[in-house]
Amino acid sequence: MYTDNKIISCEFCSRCWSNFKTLSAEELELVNKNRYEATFKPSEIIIKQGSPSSNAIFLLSGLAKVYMEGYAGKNLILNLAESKTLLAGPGVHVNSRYCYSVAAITHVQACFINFDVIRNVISANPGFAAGFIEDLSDKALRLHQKMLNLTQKKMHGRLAEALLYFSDSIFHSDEFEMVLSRQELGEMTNMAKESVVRIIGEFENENIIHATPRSVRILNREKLLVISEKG
Amino acid sequence: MYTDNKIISCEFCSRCWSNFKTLSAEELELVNKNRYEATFKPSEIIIKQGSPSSNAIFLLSGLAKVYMEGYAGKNLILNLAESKTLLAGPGVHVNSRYCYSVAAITHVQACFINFDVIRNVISANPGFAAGFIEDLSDKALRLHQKMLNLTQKKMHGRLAEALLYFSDSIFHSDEFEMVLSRQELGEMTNMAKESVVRIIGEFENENIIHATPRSVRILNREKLLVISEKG
DNA sequence: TGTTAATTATGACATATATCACAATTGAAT
DNA sequence: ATTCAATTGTGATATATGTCATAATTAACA
Repeated sequence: MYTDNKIISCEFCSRCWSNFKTLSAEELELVNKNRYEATFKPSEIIIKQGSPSSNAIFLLSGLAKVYMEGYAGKNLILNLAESKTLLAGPGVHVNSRYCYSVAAITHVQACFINFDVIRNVISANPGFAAGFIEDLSDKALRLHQKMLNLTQKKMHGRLAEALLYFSDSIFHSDEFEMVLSRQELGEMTNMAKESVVRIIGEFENENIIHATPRSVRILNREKLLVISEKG
Repeated sequence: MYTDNKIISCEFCSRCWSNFKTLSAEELELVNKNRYEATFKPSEIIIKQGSPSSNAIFLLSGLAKVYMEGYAGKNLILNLAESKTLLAGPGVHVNSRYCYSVAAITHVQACFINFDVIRNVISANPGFAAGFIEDLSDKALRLHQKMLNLTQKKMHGRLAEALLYFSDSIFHSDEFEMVLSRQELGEMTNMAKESVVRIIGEFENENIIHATPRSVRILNREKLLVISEKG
């Protein structure tokens, strides 16, 4: 069960991007006049890689997966996105194309704001610009880290890290719903789905986790952390 | 033989970051008053990953390698940097730490500008801020691309791509000096140095390139492109 | 110019990981 | 409940790639 709770005005909205707090009442009103809400059902595509990026998209509720479509139809899931997230991608400021795709995992509510408006506000409000730079930088920093992880760790480490990512960054609990299929877990950790299945099995045998197809409980966080760090 | 040609003033300097063109005379003077030049010999470290990032660093001349220090002493070379490049890394705006290291390959001349000054100018000049965002975005976009390359291509494709990177982006010629060792080429393409040697040998046998330890000539660009794209 | 250290090169082998084929299970839709 | 499609799970095998040992070059330098 979900309720969409259509937003009345940006002024009273607590589910958008935290950087909007830097805006004046007039700037916020400008944004508010130029925004459009949309909802997406699970598996629906919110952003399509390669398409023209005219809008900044903010997740208001729900979960989505951010992924790159690579060679020979192979995807690479970069991260999950939840509410208060700006989705746009660096391509916006370079070639006006989205450089990744985003698909809804749960029911998703999103707010579309034309990028001309965002650019206006960036020019007019240095605090907002700084926040924007910080957001870009934060994402780039995580990407640098992910790069190291994917290239230097082996499968066990990469999978352990993914499980800790769900636990720590998304669900904030040692027990959580596994919203990705084994196939998708593979796309996130750059391994074949069969390898995902096998290693999850090993983790279970060693009493590190308890897993069903749609849920995970972390039983031995210390061990999982060591595996994640030792590679 | 090189000459350092110490810069007299930013106002007349053509070797710095193109985004400085957006600055007014006064802003440029502020920058000029707060800058420090330094030179580095080959293999000297210009930026050390993890150290506090108080300065933006601009390459005025020479070549440097940008790399992350990963697990178990294994490096990952992200790219080469030449003149007109801003070196700082996204960490600057997040945790005030450099997230990568930079080491001189040739003799390097660099300009250090305190980040407080840069931040001042970002706040005061929307055009500069926009240019800054564009620079950050451009780098993030390349990183996204590199991520796909490293995770989805196999060795031949990754090495072919690296050779094309040198030819197209750095030396603008089919024949160029190989400034990296086989070991470093491996750090750039995420493969063992022995594999680099072997595959360079294969490329030579197929008359795709002619290579010596310190030089490369591309003989069959079409074939190299196909290998790079087909993975 | 000879001597050492570093790099490049080569072959044998080990191992991580993907692929393929197929069985078991689950979930959705009649 | 029954059927179908999708996902999960398992074993056998193939392949890409790393590791180790060691030789051949090349570069550094006293």
